[in-house]
Amino acid sequence: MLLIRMIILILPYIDQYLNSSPFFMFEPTTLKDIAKALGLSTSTVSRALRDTHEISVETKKIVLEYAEKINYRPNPIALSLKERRTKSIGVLVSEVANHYFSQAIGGIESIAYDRGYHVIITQTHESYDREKINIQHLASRGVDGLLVSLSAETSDTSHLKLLHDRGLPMVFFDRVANDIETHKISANNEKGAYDATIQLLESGRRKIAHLTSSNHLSISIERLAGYTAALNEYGIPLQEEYIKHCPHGGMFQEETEHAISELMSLEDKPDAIFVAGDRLSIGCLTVLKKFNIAVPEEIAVSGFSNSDVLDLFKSSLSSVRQPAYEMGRMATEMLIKLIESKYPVTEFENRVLDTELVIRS
Amino acid sequence: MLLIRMIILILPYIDQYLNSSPFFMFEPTTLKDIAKALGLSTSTVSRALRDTHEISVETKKIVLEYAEKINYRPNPIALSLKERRTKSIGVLVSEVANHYFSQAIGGIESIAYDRGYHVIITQTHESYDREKINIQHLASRGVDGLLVSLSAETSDTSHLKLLHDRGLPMVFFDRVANDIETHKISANNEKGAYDATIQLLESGRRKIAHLTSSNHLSISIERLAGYTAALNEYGIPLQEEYIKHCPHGGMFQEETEHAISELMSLEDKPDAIFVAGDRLSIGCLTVLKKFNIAVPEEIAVSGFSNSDVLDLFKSSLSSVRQPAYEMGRMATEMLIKLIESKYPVTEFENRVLDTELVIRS
DNA sequence: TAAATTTGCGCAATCGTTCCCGACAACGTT
DNA sequence: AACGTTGTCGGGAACGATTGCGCAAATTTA
Repeated sequence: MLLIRMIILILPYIDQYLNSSPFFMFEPTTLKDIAKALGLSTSTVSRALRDTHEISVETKKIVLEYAEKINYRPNPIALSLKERRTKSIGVLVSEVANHYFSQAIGGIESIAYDRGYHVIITQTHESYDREKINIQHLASRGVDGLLVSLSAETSDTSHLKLLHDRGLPMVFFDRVANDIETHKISANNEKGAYDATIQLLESGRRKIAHLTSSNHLSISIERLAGYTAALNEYGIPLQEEYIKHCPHGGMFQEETEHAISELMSLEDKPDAIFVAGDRLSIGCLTVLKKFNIAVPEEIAVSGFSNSDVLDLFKSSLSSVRQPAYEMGRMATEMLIKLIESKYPVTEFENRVLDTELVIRS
Repeated sequence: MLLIRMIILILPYIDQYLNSSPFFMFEPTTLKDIAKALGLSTSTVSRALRDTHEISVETKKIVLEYAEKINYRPNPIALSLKERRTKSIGVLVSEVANHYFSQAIGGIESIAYDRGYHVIITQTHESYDREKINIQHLASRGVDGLLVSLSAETSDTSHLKLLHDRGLPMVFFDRVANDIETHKISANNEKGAYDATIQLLESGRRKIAHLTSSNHLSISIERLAGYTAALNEYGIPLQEEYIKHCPHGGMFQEETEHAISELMSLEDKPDAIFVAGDRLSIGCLTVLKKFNIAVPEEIAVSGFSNSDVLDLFKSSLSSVRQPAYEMGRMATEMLIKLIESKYPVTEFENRVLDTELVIRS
């Protein structure tokens, strides 16, 4: 009777023990280990390693040599807990498989690692919910700052605003939030879009459609403006039915396919498309190929893309290339400056970099 | 006199104070805050939140409601320190801008986030030194496990072996280390290479060169084997001068350019090249274009690549595509199984996935 | 030589959690 | 009535590192 009771009693503990105890023997050495081995206190060891003046030269030497020997590394987690910073920055992009973002991430890492920061990358896949979850995740995980490029679905940025108001440093790149006051870096989207559209116009096209991402994204708005300006310059009126938005930035191929097929079933079919995004550009060409529409004979295509593979073909697609790597570097530098600033920053930069028009037709 | 001394004395402290005090007011609520507000002890609050049986239902209710109200989130850093795990996994790849890796990372994240793990991505840029630094970084940072794809420069894996012997779980994907016993996942490189070479042979080519990465990489060895097997089948002897290694996997364009120009200055020029890598494939085509060598008329090219852009062109390049996303998922699943295993794992899997030959010529 | 300072080091608190104990009621059992 | 069980909770020690404070011994100063 008693035995049974006891077993019932300890059952949850057994379960707990098993659950909380994965096999894991990876245990680095600590200050305490050094202190014990050398017959000193942890404080002395800590101070010796940090080269404080109040430790004798001999003791320092002994400690340093021993630490070197056993390859001691301070536990960054303990440090984070104490210093209230993690030496890591969180990155939010729509997807790493996007050429623009993978190049930008290259730039981000190059700076971050030089400055001793870790980079934690998260992907939204253009989903607002995913964005909220990831941001929350990163914040609770205690990143020191955030590099953000909004998802296509995002129109409400209150989840970011809340964190920003509470003092979490953040820098926007590419897809910026207009209602949050902080450093921002983007390409000259309007100019890039203008250039691409002008180039289509110069090549004789007049019925130019515009395939773009969701209409609350900063880049969509700016690129649309450039497109409009170019048409204006040629005295061509804007036609609503020529402008197609993909709310998920072409994450789903059906979206793109639907938009293109609508365009191609218009009475007055377009003879060119200006595409406002990396994924959309590839998606657009894929759909056109599927529909057996000749590019550029039947329809010319020009769009934003950072794919280096496009260079290989004397092909149908002219493209606007953003300085992705440089943008990543700059954004990271700005963020680290924010993070390490001793005083609240009130003046914010809004840097705009030129794009490059690569003509291939 | 005294005053000056005092000032000299406190000077370093002033400096330290300024240095250690970046402006940062982002301070989330803690258990103690809740305890104080509710007149309970932190232990009780902790237990209430973890739904222990030894806390009364009423207390639990009060605590839970208050925690919900102030949006309490346990500090993951403190948890990591206590539980000796970080719920994060480190990833080592050569570069995220590589199509294969960016897709693999997509797969890695899809599993990791579902299981509550963070992903920390590091790039080697095919450098052995960078690999050592990054691995050390990740280990000291306390990741729970490692997903590794070796750099092209790496022939000595002792830095990884050391960690593995100390019990840090790791899984290799794509570029595996043969002398470390753990889970591994790779594409059927030999078969993929064989298929691609056979396809070149079937299209009538007989002088097939092989452009590949450094010769200590597992994938190089396997792909070379497949290439050799295919030639054998057609009774074609292996020609040493047709095989070109790029020690940095084409990270430097000169490397690729040098290899190609050597091939093209041979007395008996090749009429086809089988390329064993994503970056090399793109690099090879770029060089051929630069040299004004017609593809596939003058020289046919077939190689490993996961670029989806290639699909757009009824082009010169047939390619072997690896199931990158799936490989990322599987590797992550295997790693998490290792991490969460309650007992030491002694039996390891070596999973091999089929490649897909995409014919475009 | 006595007093004042400096040198060199240890103690203990701290960061936010978890969890082992122990305390102390309010029961039920003999 | 005396004792064992429960049910609830708080105290305090970890986890690994830093750091203000205190204290003895060594050294300098008056």
